[in-house]
Amino acid sequence: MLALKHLRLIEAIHDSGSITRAASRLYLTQSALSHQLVALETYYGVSLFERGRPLRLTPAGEILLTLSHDIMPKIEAAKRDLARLVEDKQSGKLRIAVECHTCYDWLMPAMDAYRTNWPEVEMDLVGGFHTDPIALLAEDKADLVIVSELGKHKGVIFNPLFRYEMLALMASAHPLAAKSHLTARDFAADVLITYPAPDRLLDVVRRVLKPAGINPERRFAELTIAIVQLVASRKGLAALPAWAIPTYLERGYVVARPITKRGLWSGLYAAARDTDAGRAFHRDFVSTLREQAFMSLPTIEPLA
Amino acid sequence: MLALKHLRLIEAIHDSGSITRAASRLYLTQSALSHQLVALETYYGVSLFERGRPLRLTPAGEILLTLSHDIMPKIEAAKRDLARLVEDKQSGKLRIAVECHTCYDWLMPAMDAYRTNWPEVEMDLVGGFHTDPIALLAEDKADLVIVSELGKHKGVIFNPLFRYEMLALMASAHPLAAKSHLTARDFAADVLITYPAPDRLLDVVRRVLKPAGINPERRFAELTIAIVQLVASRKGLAALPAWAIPTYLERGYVVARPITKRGLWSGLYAAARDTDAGRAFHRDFVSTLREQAFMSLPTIEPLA
DNA sequence: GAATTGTATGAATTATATTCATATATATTC
DNA sequence: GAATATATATGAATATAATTCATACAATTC
Repeated sequence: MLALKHLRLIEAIHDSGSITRAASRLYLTQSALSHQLVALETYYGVSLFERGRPLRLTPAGEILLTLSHDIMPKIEAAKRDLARLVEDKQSGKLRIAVECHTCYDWLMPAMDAYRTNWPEVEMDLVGGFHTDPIALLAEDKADLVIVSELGKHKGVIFNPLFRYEMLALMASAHPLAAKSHLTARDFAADVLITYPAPDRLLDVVRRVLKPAGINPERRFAELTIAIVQLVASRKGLAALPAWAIPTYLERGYVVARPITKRGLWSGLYAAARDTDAGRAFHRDFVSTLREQAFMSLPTIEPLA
Repeated sequence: MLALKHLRLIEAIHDSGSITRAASRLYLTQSALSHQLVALETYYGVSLFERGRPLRLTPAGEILLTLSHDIMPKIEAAKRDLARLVEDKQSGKLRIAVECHTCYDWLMPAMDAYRTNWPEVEMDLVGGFHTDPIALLAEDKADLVIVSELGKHKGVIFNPLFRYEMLALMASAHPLAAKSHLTARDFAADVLITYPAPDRLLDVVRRVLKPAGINPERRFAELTIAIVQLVASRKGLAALPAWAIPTYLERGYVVARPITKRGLWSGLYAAARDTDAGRAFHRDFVSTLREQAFMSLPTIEPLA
């Protein structure tokens, strides 16, 4: 009766605090997980979570979570060993190209985690700026590209990583700080501080300002910390991923606000040649990216 | 893709050396297991067993067997812990009645193994001879009875343990030792040495000699070792479970032969009140009996 | 107390696993 | 080395289980 999916279920609910969120993380519906949980609880005649928000583990649930923490890594390791046995070990090579500046924040720890599991895979970062990073795949200059948009390219497979909210950053004393969220028009009167990237890659510009016909004065900075400094110095507004902000927010000089009423959400995807995408060391890298991201970035959401 | 049933599959095939035998141990058909194995091998693109008899693990198979040995006990322990949490701990009581003399050989180690997992369950052996041991259940004098026949008793559930072959034992120099197997008539001319139990419980008598109208001279001994001694001293023939014989066979004084061409096979069952049979500590005792028996008695077979 | 967000549940659907009926492969026996 | 026995593989049919869909119900927030 007890199956591995039940252990994954319990981990996901425990991590996310709700069945709904666990469901999107496991790529199943809320209903499916609810059925699974009820079936398991009925079978053993114990409830595993105390209902309420967030869902909390009962002692019985703890037993299974502990078991899961104990054995799941071993199962994953065995699966990796199997995969390694099948593929020839030499061929593992991952040249990674990254479109977004802030991505390095979580990419580095993910690469470290991956390296311990796949020491024989040669990893490299493809530097420089590229107008069409997906093309690097076909040109055999990169093996994996992290992008913010799905696309249709022959021979290329996109894997969703996660989605995250872009927040507007402004000085604490800024008049707009009084608002619960900013609209496109709020940007018109101030300077917009961004990374030195084409507008196509800047979500605020592409999806909010441009559609509204608003084109604010611009200023550029290479580093996140520099952008935050400029904002704190009242040089203008910026838009950064929610996950990148907490570190700087603490100081109290800047505040973050959602962009538009519904918030501005972006997704990240890992693109690879379809010939590579199926291979174990590739798939495992994408899994590691997801896992590490969810572990270190509390504000992100799963992406269908 | 990898599921616990796959680990059980691999363990069962490895232990038994064949898919067919593994199937009966897992209460599934040969076909089902073959499909499972092929699916698993196809998914990972490795073969897990080298085909041939017996089936041998490949290195890939070893990985999974090792994993199984590592995690299955932990999973079983967690399930026990869950069960213990649900049932009230005090109530565990197992008074065990045994019909067959030789059963003690494997019952004792099984009880030891069980005790480590369920220290709080009070175990006891119901001594003495009983004409109707199943009745002990209704009379609340025993909680579990090990018998050699299925029966229909209201409120009593029978669980199959295993089946085993009864072998005829004779002195090495005995003329019958020349035969590949003994028939009912072979018993007519000699003394039959048995435990002091009613004929109903002696399979050779009940199922072979009596149907053939043969009623040999009899002699009794309490202990297996005594029976073997008498046989070695040419005082007559005996019939003992195949598993009980190897210890004594080594000395070379006695030899064992199948009884009838097809062999004389008996089964053992654990009977319990249906109110008890579902409880975790009960079910686990029966599982332990099976496991320990299969581990220590190489000649036994699964019993549907 | 209305709106929102999350969980539970029955029925319908889809996906998976198992069996049945054989074919094929592998060992054993004469 | 056929012939026989014993095991495994496989496709189609069946049975079982898991998931979704469409809602109802519960909890929480405003």
